[in-house]
Amino acid sequence: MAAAPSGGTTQRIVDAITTAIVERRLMPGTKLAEQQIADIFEVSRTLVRQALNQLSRDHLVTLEPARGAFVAQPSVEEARQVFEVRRMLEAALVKRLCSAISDAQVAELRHHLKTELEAVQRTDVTGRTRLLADFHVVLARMAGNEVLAHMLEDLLSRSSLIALMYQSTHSAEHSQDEHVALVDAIERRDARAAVRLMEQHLRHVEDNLRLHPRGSDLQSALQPV
Amino acid sequence: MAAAPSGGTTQRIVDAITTAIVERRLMPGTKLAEQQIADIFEVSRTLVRQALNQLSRDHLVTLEPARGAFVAQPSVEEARQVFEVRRMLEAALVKRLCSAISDAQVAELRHHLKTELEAVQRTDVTGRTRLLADFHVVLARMAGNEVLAHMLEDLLSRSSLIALMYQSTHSAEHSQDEHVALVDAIERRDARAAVRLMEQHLRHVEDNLRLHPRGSDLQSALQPV
DNA sequence: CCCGGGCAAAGTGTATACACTATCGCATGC
DNA sequence: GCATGCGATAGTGTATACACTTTGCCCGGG
Repeated sequence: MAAAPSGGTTQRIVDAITTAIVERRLMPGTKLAEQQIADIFEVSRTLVRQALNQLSRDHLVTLEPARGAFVAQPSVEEARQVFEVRRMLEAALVKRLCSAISDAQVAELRHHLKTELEAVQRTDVTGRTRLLADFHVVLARMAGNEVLAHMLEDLLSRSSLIALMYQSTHSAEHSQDEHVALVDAIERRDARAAVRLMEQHLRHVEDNLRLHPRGSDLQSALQPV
Repeated sequence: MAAAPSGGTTQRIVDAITTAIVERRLMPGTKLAEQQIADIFEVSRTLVRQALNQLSRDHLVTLEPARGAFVAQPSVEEARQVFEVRRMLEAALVKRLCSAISDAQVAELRHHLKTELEAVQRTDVTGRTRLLADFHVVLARMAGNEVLAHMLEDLLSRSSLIALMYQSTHSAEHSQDEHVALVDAIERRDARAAVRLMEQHLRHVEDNLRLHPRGSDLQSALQPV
């Protein structure tokens, strides 16, 4: 085999591992042995290493020198920083959208909201999680700015990992409601309200993460009853 | 040679090529042949390929399948998008700084401005270019947000490449003046003014790029006087 | 019984070999 | 003379080989 679908094969591995992580099929801390992955995809370690390097740039895996690759375990501090940057970027994003969005795009957002709602009502856990995140990607793409969209995609995949690490208590319904309110404001081209709603939404999501190490779990956890 | 300074060696190559591009020792479009680079650094193509992959993720080089790596040539559209995201992020950044910066940090900014000024007066072209860009990195680091800092570093290296491609007519003195005014506003904790100044500054920088393809250069360029 | 050193297996880090693709020169035919 | 196709060469894409580091296990000493 040679230089046929080079980037294609590597990308295939990256995508597979990415979705596996986001869909919680690979838990944080899991070791990703190169040969093992190579066997699964029936390629050489070379391509697996390329994929793992890309994933480490996406902050989905961490590479420990001479020890291997592991599914990332974002720290509390990193989680806070990711959400802070999201608030910065997405607030500016919706502000921009309010002054540039077309009616057709609003309709597209409405359509997305409808799909979200169906997934929530169907209690399709994995689907609704993806759709709720996709909402933010859709917003980014509407700004017609690829650079922005790529950055938000990175932040969103990291957010997914963070959400599953610090088991979010945020109800999907609540998020969905906030998405609806946000689109309402955007449709009115009410930038002020839209920015406020987006900031609130992201703060709600963050606040519902278990980022505060509640009193020494260790002490109570190790005590035999 | 084996698994001694693995990441170290690759990073060394990345850094060397990065600075070479930013300091205009490698012009956009230049081909980066793997074996050639491998010979220079006395390593195998393996490490060079890793480095080139990283650089492509930084958008400093583009990889064309089965054709090789080239120093990136950001399009006009990409340039606009990079600056738009910078305005979003850096406006939010200075706003945040105004409500969180310490006097010691302001002093650090003042010190940086002084260094900038000296480089400008000394007409140290390569040094002043780097320092004027570093100013933005220093701001980012002060927010105490590594995620934000990394993103801005990426945007700034891309901006450097853009600036040298679309030969900026922006005078260094003007940029330096704007940096001073911005720090003045930050010192006063005047968020409103700081945000306005940062947005103006970035727009000035962008406006002074030759992003508008002035009437068919081709026609006039090929006509033999 | 627990701790410390050393050996062996597993796995990563780098180099090299090989397969295939793109490109350029050249000859051939029109 | 110019276009077209073929062959050689340079260079990328992937696989494999080998060196070294880490780690778990076992054994001997305390």
